[in-house]
Amino acid sequence: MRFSSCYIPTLKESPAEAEVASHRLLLRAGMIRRLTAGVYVYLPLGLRMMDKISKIVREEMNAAGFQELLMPVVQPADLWKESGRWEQYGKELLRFKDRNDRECCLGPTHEEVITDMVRGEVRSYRQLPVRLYQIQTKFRDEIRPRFGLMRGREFIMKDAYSFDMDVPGAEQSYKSMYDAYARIFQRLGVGFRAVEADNGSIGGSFSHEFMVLADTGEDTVIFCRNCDYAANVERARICWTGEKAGRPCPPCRDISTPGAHTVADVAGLLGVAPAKIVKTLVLLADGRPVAALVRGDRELNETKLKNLLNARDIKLAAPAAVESLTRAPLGFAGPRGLDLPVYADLELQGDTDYVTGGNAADTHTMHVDLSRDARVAVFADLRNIAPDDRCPVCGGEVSLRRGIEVGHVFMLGLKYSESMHAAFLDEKGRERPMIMGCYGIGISRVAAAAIEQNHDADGIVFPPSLAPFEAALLCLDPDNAGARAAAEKIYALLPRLGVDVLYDDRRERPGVKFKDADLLGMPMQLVIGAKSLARGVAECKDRRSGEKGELDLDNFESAFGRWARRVRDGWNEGAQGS
RNA sequence: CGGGAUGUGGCUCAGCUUGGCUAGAGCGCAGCGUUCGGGACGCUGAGGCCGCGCGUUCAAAUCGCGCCAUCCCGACCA
Repeated sequence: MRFSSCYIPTLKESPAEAEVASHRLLLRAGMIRRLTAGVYVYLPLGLRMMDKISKIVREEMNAAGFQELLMPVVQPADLWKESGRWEQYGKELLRFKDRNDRECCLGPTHEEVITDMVRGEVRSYRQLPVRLYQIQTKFRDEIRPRFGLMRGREFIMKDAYSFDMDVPGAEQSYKSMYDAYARIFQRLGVGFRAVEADNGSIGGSFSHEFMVLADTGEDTVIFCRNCDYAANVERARICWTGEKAGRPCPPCRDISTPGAHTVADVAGLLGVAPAKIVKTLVLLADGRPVAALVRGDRELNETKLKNLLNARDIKLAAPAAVESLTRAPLGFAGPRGLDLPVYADLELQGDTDYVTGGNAADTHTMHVDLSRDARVAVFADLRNIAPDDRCPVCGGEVSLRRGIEVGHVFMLGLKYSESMHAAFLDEKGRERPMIMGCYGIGISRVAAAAIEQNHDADGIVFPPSLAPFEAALLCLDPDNAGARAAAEKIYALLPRLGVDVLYDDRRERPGVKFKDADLLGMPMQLVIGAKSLARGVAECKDRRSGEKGELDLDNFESAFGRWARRVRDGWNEGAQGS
C-alpha cells in the first residue's frame, strides 16, 4: 500500500483519555478511534492487524479439526431462560425488546445458541464429536470498560465449542484446543503462561486461562519456580501444612482501641504483628449475611468463599449493614458472639491468642482462641495465595506476576447439555447428554496485550506475525527520479517475496517518515534516498533491535532475503511460552 | 454502583482562585515563500453554543445547583 493513499491518521501527542501503552499507541498509530465508552472503530491499519491475528487463529483452529461458522449477535431471551443464565448473567448482558415486544439480548457468548443448534441436528453418537468455532463481535455491558481494547464492551472474540459423546472424547477436544492455543500465542510472539483458573459464570468443571504477562494486566497469576504449577490467584490452592495449635491462651479480654479501624492501626496501637490479628469481613452471599475470617496480613479470596457457599453472587456488605449486624462501626467486627455463620481461613487454625474486633465501638478483644471463643462453621482455604506460600503441588517457592487474560478453555461437562437437553442416542440406544467444552480467545485483547508487551519510547514494536504490514519502505526523496525509481522497484518486488509493505511515498520531510515508521512499528524498515542511492544501497533497520545495515541494490533480492530471515529469526528466538 | 479527577477549535493544554473589553498558546489544517536524512522556519488564513440546562449578577469559560460524558481507583471477564 502507498502511504499517500492510506487513511492512517497518526497523532503526535497522546490523547488524554489513554493511560496505558497499548491504548495510547493504538490511538496514536491511527489504528482505532473511540466511538463511545468501551466501543471502538477499527481503522484500516487496526483492521489489518486483527485480520493477521484472525488468520493465525483460523489456521490453528482448522488444524485442530474445528470448523468455522458464524452465529448472530442478536439472540432470543428464551434460550437464555432455558439455560438459567437470563437470571444469572446480570447487567453485563445487554437486554432489549424488538418491535413485537419480544425480549432479546446482544450475545456476550454463544453457548446457548450453539447448543440449541446442535441439539436440533445431532441425534446419534455417530454424528459426534461436533467441533465448531467462529470469530465474531461480542457485546458485554462491562461495569468498567478500560484501557482501550483491553476491556472493551464491544470486542472481537474467537469462540469455539465441542460436543463429545464421552469424557475421554471431551478431554481430547479440550487437549487439542489447549495445544492449539499454545501454538497460536507462540506464533503471535507474545510471552504467555497457561494457568489453572476458576470457571466463573460460564460454569463447568475445570478450565485454564492463557495469560500474557504484563504489569498492566488486571489479573494476578502465581507460578511455581520449581515445577510447572501455575494458576490464577482466584483459583490457586493453598497448601497449609501447619499443625493445629493446641497451645492454651489466657481468657479473652476487651481492650479500648479508639479510632483503630484498620489492621495497621490496631497492630501499631497494641504492638502486635498483623499476623496475630484476625480480620473479620461481613459479606452478603446472595443477600444472606456471612462473616469471613482471615489473618490480618492476608486477603480474602471472594471467589473461594463464593464457591464454598455455592453462592451465585457475593459482595462486601455496605457499612450500614455491617453496623447493624455487628452492633459496631466498621472496623470493629469480630467473630466472638457474632450471630452470623462464620467461615475462617484454614491458616487461622495454626495459632491461638489472636486479636479480633470486639463488636463494640472502639473495642478489640485480646487472647482469642477461635475454637474456644467463637463458633466457626468451617475452616477452609479462603484467602489469596501470597509470595511466602508454597506451591500446592511440589512445595516449591512461588512467584506472583500480573497478567492479561487472552484466552480461556473450559471443560463445561453437562452444564448446558443438561439444562438445554442436548442429548444423543449411544450405541445401545440409550439417551445421554453431550459433553461440552468451550474455548475463547479475545482477538482484540490479544492485539492490546501484544502491544503492551512489545513497544518502546518511539512506538509499537510489532511481532511480524501480527504487524499490519511486515515492512515499511521509506522514500526520502520522492522528487529525485533515481530514488523514486529504486523505491518503486522494491515496492513492486516485496509482495512477490511474500512481504506486505507500507510504502511511504508522501511528500513529507524525512523526519516525519522516520517518526511514523517507528510509531507504526513495522518489524522491517527499508530506506531509499538520494544519499543511499549514491552508494548503491537501500538502508535497512530492524525495528526491534534498532540494528541498521545496508542492502546492495544490484543484488537486492538475495540481500533482502538474508536480512529478512535474520529479523524473523530474532523474533522466533524471543518467543516464549509454556 | 461507590470514591477521585476532568470537560475550552481535530490533538495537547493555559485562562477559572479574585466575574468585565475581541477567549489564548503549541501541534495539526489551508495558501505563499524559504527549507529538505530523525516530527523545519517565516508570513497569511480558516476553524470555538468555553460539555448541556437552570440560576446568581448590570455582566459568567470564570460563582451556585442539577444533569451528561470521559478518565482513574475498588466488585466482573476473552
